[in-house]
Amino acid sequence: MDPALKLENQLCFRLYTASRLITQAYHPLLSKIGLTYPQYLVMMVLWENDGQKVNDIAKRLYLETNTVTPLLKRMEAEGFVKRSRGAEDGRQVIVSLTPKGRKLEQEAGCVPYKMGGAVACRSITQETAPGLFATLDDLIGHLSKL
Amino acid sequence: MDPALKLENQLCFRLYTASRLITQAYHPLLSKIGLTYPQYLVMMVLWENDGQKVNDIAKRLYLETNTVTPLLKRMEAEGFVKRSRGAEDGRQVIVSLTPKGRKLEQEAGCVPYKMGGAVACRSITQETAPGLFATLDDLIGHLSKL
DNA sequence: CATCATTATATCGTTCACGATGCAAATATA
DNA sequence: TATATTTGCATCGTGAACGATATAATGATG
Repeated sequence: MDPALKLENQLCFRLYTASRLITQAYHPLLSKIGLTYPQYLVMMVLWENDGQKVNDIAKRLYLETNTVTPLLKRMEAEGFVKRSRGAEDGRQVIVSLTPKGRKLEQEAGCVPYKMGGAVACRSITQETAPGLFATLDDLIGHLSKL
Repeated sequence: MDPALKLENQLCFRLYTASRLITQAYHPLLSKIGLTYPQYLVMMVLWENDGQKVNDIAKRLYLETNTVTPLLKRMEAEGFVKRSRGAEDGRQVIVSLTPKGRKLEQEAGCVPYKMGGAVACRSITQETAPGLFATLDDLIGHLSKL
């Protein structure tokens, strides 16, 4: 058979699988603090810079607003964020952290460290990680312009 | 703020984003032949080896059967595969290609080549791809044993 | 042989992703 | 200023993922 159609020659399958498995590894840590992985990403965006528009968050995460909107509604229902209409531009929705959402940053602080241990393997070390990051950033930059 | 909680220091976010964007790049090619990306993965498993159990397919793709079962039912409804109870073991379900499913392999042959061009970038070339594959395989092997 | 545990798959509920579409606010144009 | 276009977000429908649970067939144990 055509070797190009073999699973072992697929970059996409590797990325898809690695992404799913690493997200699964996050699950027990994140469920302790009441977040899903995509919600954790939104929180990181807001911890870095509170009070952003839906579109800003979506762009930062390379997602569409139709994915982010329901995500934010669930997070608002959980009391992590507040959504309010923009003052100057009535179309915009500004998302800001609640005190509960701000406080969660401390509880989340241990997550990257615990995950660092889980991810560390022969191929991914302090030395090799930057190169891998650069490769993935290059790929993401390339794909996001297609 | 804690730099470990910054998006730019996250391996998982890069894998998640790269996986989504590359899957999106597959979309126009796959929709032409009537497949979604996960369905394309199942087809690759079956083209390589027809007549496998649900569990074999799930294991090969690092998925759970509760993901694969509905996937296969949709693929059966589309006429790509046939599901039949195992002869010796009545619990097993054997998945085999229909003529339509087998014929699809030829139509899918162009997909990897077209995608190769879309993925090629400074960081991912004929020389660097094997190293990246090995790193991801190592990570996947590591994570799948957690 | 009866009962219990295991295995293989399926069902259910929730949360993403995302294409397509809708809608209202803002802006551009006539 | 009326109309058309664009922009920002939301809604809808479908297809994954996946934890939890169910069901039926097989295998093991008493």
